[in-house]
Formats: sequence, structure tokens, C-alpha cells
Amino acid sequence: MNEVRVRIAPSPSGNLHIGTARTALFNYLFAKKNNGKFILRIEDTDAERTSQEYVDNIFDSLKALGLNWDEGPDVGGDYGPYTQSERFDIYPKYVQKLLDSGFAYECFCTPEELEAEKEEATKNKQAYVYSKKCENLTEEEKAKFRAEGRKPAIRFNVSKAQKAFHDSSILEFDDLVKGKLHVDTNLIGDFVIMKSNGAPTYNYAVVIDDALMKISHVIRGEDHISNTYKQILIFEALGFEVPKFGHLGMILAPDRSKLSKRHGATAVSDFVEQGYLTDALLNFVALLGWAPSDGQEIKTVDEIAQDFRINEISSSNSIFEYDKLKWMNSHYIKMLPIEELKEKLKKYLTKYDLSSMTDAKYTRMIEITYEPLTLLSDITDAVTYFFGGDDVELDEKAKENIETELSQDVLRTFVEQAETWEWTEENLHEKLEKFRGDFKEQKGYKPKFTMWAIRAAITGRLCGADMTAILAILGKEHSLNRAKKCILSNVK
RNA sequence: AGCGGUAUCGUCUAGUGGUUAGGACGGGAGAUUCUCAUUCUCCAAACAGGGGUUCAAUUCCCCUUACCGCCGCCA
Repeated sequence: MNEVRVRIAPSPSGNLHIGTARTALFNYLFAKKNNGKFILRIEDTDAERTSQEYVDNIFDSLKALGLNWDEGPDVGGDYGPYTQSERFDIYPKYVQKLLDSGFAYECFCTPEELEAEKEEATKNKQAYVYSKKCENLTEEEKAKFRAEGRKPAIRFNVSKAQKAFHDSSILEFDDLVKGKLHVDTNLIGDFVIMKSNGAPTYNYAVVIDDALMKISHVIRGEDHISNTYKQILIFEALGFEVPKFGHLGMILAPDRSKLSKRHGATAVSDFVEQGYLTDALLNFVALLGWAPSDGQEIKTVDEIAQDFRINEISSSNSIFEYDKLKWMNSHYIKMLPIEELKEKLKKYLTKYDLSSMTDAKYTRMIEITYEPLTLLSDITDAVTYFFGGDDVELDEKAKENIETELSQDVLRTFVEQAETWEWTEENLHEKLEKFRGDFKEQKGYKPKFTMWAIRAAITGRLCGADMTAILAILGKEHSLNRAKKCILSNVK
């Protein structure tokens, strides 16, 4: 049995898209499950849209996701180079083979001529298929075009390849996820494999690379289905073994359009920047099309790989539901070991002076605030009242609350009694419990209201983390000063 | 227009020729908690439509509809 070799072949014309990440994941899973190799290839044949910045982003994102490749531009391998622009000397050789065997021919048509053909087709409501005008040019005619300064593009002769390798004009292949797929090759025009400037086209370069890199399974988005037929024909014309193909449904935005920035983040690096955990991202994206056999959706990549069967992937499109991703992210945040969480969160706490806080206090602060986080970045707002010393900004609801007579009563009593309290969390816990118990008993204040007064004065908000711990972390002085500042002299 | 693909709660999906069609997110109700959140319990929510085949179809076949993709000297 041949070795399983799969690849992800992103084009560096943008940051690594979440859809590409999903395709990469499925390739990775397939490789893992089958003890195969996962290969990264950079498809940068279109120099104008390509940049090193994007190449770096693709590397970094894939690494962050833990989708490590066995062969690639940086790590090398036996079938390099793994960057298309470094393979430009390879492509002409096989074009020549195709030319020699008659599966390709030179085309001297100008863009204007081609445009005219297309217009004609649309006018007649026909699908456009190249006319094959240049298929049988004589040497004299070619020489004449050359004399005019025209540079030929090379076209692949579809009908010739079809007749050479297939009985019928219907070309069929067995897709790993979609089952049997077919098309009438008469509908495929002779397409360009080498541009007049000498650069290979995508459909051609992909075949050469996949063949030379011994790719056994091509797993990609279903937008490539129609390319597959062309590619199969090239594989055959060159005498290469045709790999197996598997096409995944697309990821759509909630409004069923293409996922774009206006829906939120689309690049993996954007998600990370916003405070998503890569593990959550990966787990979520795996669930788009794949379902665990035991119904347990939270899974590590290794667990998913064990349970992964490419033919069981749903072949329909799926919608990217940010709500579920958020839920998953908060779930992953809760599962993170506290030490790791402390480190990851620091990135979002740069506006605060953490050096003024002991590690024990910092740890405790994170312990009591991390639970409600949806995004790591939510921590920024969640801890603001731990800083600022004697001052804290009150929001509208807190202000309103402070101004009630009940709250004033609570605060006056609090300041008076707390002055003598020993300021440790255990003791505060005990004292506060008794404190609100007393108010309940003596004045009928619900514990909730008693605590609201203190919370409003100390944190400036009506909701937040455990009040006892907040007081302990803030310290006696700051706590009492904040409370004192909220005691108003004239309240009716 | 043509060609190809897809169709189970709002969303991601499980599932079967005979099931109370299952789970998750989201939504609703309740319990717990000093608040918010968490957690827990419960509830509502789906087989696109029409024809066949069959004793029986959500499941198999056909048509319609809807949606997606492709029709580049882009990748």
C-alpha cells in the first residue's frame, strides 16, 4: 500500500483564512489517521498578489493551530522545493512533453479575439468553450504570428486526452466525500496551461506539483470540483498516477453569503487577536461537516483524528455560527490550567500596572474573574476595578444604587464596622456573611441589596466577581476609602 | 443560460424501509449563588414540495423548488 501523502496549498494573497484552516485540519486529520504525511506548499505563481507577509502569516497561523507539517518550505523534504515560485524551471519540461505528445498546442489568440468568442457565446446563450482555432496551425502560420511579435500561450487539448484515455466523453471520478462525480468533457474548453509570459497556470502547476510530490489524496474545497476534471486529464496525459480526490462543502456566513470581514473575523490571526483560543477554533471548525461518533463534541485533535473518517464528512455547505464558536471558546477558557491562563491573559492586561500586584493576588484575581469570559480579551474590562487605588468610576446603575437610602445605610455601617476587620479573605467571607445576615434580620434588607451597595461603591458596578475576594485583593485601605467616597452627606 | 453539487429543529449535526426522529449551540422557564456569569433541571423547535417503488418512506428513484459552486493567459 502506498504511503498517504496529503497537502495544504494556500496562496499567499491574504492571511490564513479560517476556511483554509479547516481544509488544512481535515488534511492533517486524514494524514494522522492513516499514518501519512502532511505537506505544506505555497502557491505563489501570481507574483502580483503575493507577499512575504502573508507567507509568514500562513506559517504562524498553522503553527499556532498545531497543524504541523512534515514537509514544507521551511522544513524541506525529499520532494522540494515547496514554494511554487522556486519551481518555475520544472514546469516547462512537462509542457514540452505535452507538446511533443500532441496533448497541448500553442495558441496565438489575442485577448481581443478570445473576448469576441466569449461575447458570441453569451449572445447565443451558450456556454463558452474555446474554439480550438489554433489547434492545427501550420508552422508557417505560427512563424507569421511570431514575426508579428505574438507570444503563444499553451493550451491543453481536452478532446484528445479524453479520447486517448476514456471511452466516453463523460469523465467520472469517485470523490472521497461526495461519491461519484462526472462531467461531459465536451463542455470543457481547451484551457491554458502555460501563459504567454511563460508562467504556469494553477490547474497545470498543481498537477505537476502534486504528481512530483507524490500526493496520494487531494482534499480541498468543493469550489475545485470543476478543476478536478481538467487536472485528471493532465495527470493521465503525462502518465502520472491520478490521486484520489475529496471535496469539502464550503463555509458560509450566517447570511449564507461568502464569509467576509464584515461578518467578523475571517483570518485565523484575527480570531486569535480577538481572544479566541486556537484549540477552540480548531475544535469548532472540525464540527463543520464532521460529527463525533460518541456525540461528545469537545475533543482534542488527536481524539478527532482517531474518530475521523473522510467518507463520513457531510458534503453540504455549513454556516459559520459565531455563537457556537463563542460558547466553545468560553468552554476552552474554563478548561485551561490557571498557570497557562495567567500567561495568556497578560497580553490583554497591558494597560494595567501588574507589577503593583503580588503574584498571589494576580492569581487570585484571575481565578475569580475568568469564568464568565467568552473571549480572552474580555478580561480587560472584567478586572478594571482592581486598579485605580482609591478611585473607581461608577457606572449609571451603580450611581443610582448608591443614592438609595438603603445603600447609604449599608455603606455607613460597613465603613464603621469594617474598620476593625482583619483583612483576609477567609475572615472577610465570614464577616460579610454575618454583615448581610444582620441587615436581613434587623432591617429586612435582602442580602442581594446589602451586597449591591458594597459592590457598587467598591467596583462601580452591580455585577462582577466574588465580593469577598475583591475586597481582599483590593486591600483594606482602598476598599474603605472607596466606600467612604460613596457616603453622601445629604440624601433624603 | 449551461454544467455540477446539496437539502433533518434558527444553526452544526445523529439516525433509520416500521423510532416518542437523538445530541450540541442559540431561545424560553425554573433551581442554586451577594450580583452577573457558571452549574443543574425542564420546555419549545426539523425530515423543502410533488410524484412514484413498497404492506410501510424522513430513509430508495424521478421531477420541482431553493441554495451553493464553476464556467479566467486568478489561485
